[in-house]
Amino acid sequence: MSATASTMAATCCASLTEAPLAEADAVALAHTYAAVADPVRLRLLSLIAAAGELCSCDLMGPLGKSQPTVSHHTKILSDAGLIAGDKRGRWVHWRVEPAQAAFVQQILGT
Amino acid sequence: MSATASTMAATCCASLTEAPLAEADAVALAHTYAAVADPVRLRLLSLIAAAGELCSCDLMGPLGKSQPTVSHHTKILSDAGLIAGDKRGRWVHWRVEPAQAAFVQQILGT
DNA sequence: CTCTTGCATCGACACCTGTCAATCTAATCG
DNA sequence: CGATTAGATTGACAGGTGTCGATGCAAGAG
Repeated sequence: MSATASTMAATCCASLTEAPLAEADAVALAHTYAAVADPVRLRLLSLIAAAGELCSCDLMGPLGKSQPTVSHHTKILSDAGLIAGDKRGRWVHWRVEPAQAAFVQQILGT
Repeated sequence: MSATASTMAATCCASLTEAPLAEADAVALAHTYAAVADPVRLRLLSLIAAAGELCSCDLMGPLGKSQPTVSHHTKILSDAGLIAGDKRGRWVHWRVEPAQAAFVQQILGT
């Protein structure tokens, strides 16, 4: 998984030419925040966090988005390591990635 | 706009049709996170937070970006309320918005 | 005053992103 | 088996975003 808020830059003595936040870490952090920089994904996260577990079919309605669009967003959140889906039978059950639960709650302002 | 207070008031118990996070709030949150979803802006924030106060001219070098680009990013962070610049003489001195200091530290993972 | 300088704005460009219709895949049901 | 269904993938399109060069503008420097 990529560097999230928990993985910090441990740069000791950076001159003014270098930011305390290294370029690579900045890219990783930006990638994580980009994942939650979308209203649909925030509400999607909120729905999953509140319900504990939801399948994609239960997301289309509340979000008011088409199936491909929901799939697109779940993939982005999944790639960011914020949610994880396990396929049971015909449905994919999405849940908040336990390791990122605190981060997600923080993000949602809870 | 979209369905907000009017449609929400109709139903008593927000079923799955409504997210715990309202549409308007989601948009606002997303806008804030979008402001920090860029490597350049994260390092810019990092530089200002570390130095306490910096002028735009001191940012171009470390960031490796042109003057218009730096101005572009400072404006976005400023609009998001994360930094504030006061013009003293010929320079604009940027500092982290005091009210958002904790949030910024959180964002930078400090 | 004129010249210089720090910064904002504009215009243009390439790239990324959110969205949906159509299609494909895999798993269940009859 | 074929029919159905949940979900992923593809293709296409509109709109957003990061970047820089050129220009504008206000405020010190001379």
